[in-house]
Amino acid sequence: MPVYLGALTALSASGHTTASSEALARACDMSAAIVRRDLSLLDHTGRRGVGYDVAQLAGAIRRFLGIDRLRPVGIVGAGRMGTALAHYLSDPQHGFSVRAVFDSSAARIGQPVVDLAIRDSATLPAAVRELALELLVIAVPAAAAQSVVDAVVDTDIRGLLNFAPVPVRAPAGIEVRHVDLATELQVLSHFAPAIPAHPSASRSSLGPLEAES
Amino acid sequence: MPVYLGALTALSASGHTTASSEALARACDMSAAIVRRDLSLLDHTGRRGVGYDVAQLAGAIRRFLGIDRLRPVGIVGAGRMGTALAHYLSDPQHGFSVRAVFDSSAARIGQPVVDLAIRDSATLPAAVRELALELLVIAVPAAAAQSVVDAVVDTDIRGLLNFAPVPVRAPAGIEVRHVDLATELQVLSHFAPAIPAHPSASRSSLGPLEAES
DNA sequence: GTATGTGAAGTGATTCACAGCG
DNA sequence: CGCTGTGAATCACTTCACATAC
Repeated sequence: MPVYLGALTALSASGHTTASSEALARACDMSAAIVRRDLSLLDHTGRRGVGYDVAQLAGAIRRFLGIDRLRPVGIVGAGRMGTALAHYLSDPQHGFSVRAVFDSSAARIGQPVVDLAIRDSATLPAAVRELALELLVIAVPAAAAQSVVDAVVDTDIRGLLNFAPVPVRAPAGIEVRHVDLATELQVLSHFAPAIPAHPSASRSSLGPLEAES
Repeated sequence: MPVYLGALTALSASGHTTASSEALARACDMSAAIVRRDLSLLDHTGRRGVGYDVAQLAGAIRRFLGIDRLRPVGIVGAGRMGTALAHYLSDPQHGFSVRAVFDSSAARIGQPVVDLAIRDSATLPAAVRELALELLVIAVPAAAAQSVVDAVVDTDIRGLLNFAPVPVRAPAGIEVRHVDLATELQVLSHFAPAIPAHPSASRSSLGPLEAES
């Protein structure tokens, strides 16, 4: 859905007011069939013989994603990654409002990020309640990740996006999603094997994949 | 596979020399059956009645991922995200060697990142050849992403990890993987819906998911 | 005529359960 | 006896194809 939303935003910017499943499929490179099936999960907006109304469909997707409201999020960890994420997610186009950034290092507390002063991580649960934060982005070192989760289990936090390279555990009722940037590059590495210098022993995995006809 | 590799590294650090599929499953929270099926893709190392040899299995996974060799990668874009990625991926534990960082802004060219001087993006194809870069991380603004791809199509680059929030197109033979951080948070947002203030109309999507028994 | 929405078929991934090996 | 490795069943997702609505 987020991919469709991005494509719709681009289409809207270039003046299109309507889009067919095939046009969307081309923009997102996917098949038209799957686009239609995906969009059928929404309270539909498609018109047969015409296509989808761009603005209306974008609205439906935003509702589906729960970002028709600019959801309040917090960033935990104001290192390079946390800071980069804070800036990136502050663009309201993505559907979020970065309301607080936390760090445990005295040198960073009070420093500005975007237009926020970095808060002490010790105040995390209080700030989550005070600012009604619903989602938290975890961008702390691996060793600290689980303790961040533990600190907010008794708040109304709904979801955690974990960038720390360890799986964290949270009770039911708090959704967790893990993103590991090294993992992404490792998976790419597998599918993009080096050209063997000495083509002697055959590799354990597949060779270069087939062309897209 | 990367998840297993991470778990194995942790197990190794805590003195374990052997691990069962069930132990790995717990560490990665997955089912033991799928762990075994996944690992069966490797030139096996499992011993019935005992489990897997931690060091041997880690080696097999690294080979599978093509990182038994510390693959040379380049980072294109030395903004906040590019810089954060350069630092993160410079940890040799992940299996990569960051050999160059590029940017097109005159203010940044020559500045140090990790222990590299930022290079001019105009020199990208030459540097890819000179340094034998195999993978590129794209961390540039959306508008510049496709031109980065176009600049390296005639080199021996094997894969591109694209962090720019636009789909980029590359010819067959160059693997592309897309990571969109806003998308990840949006997907989390969908699965972690806000608690409705006025529980009047039923939501279009599923409610809070079932507990993990 | 055109493009959606959706049963039905096909394909791939997960789970089960157990034979086989150490 | 324990744990792997894997056929067989199950489940989910994708693709096809067309009736349906505009």
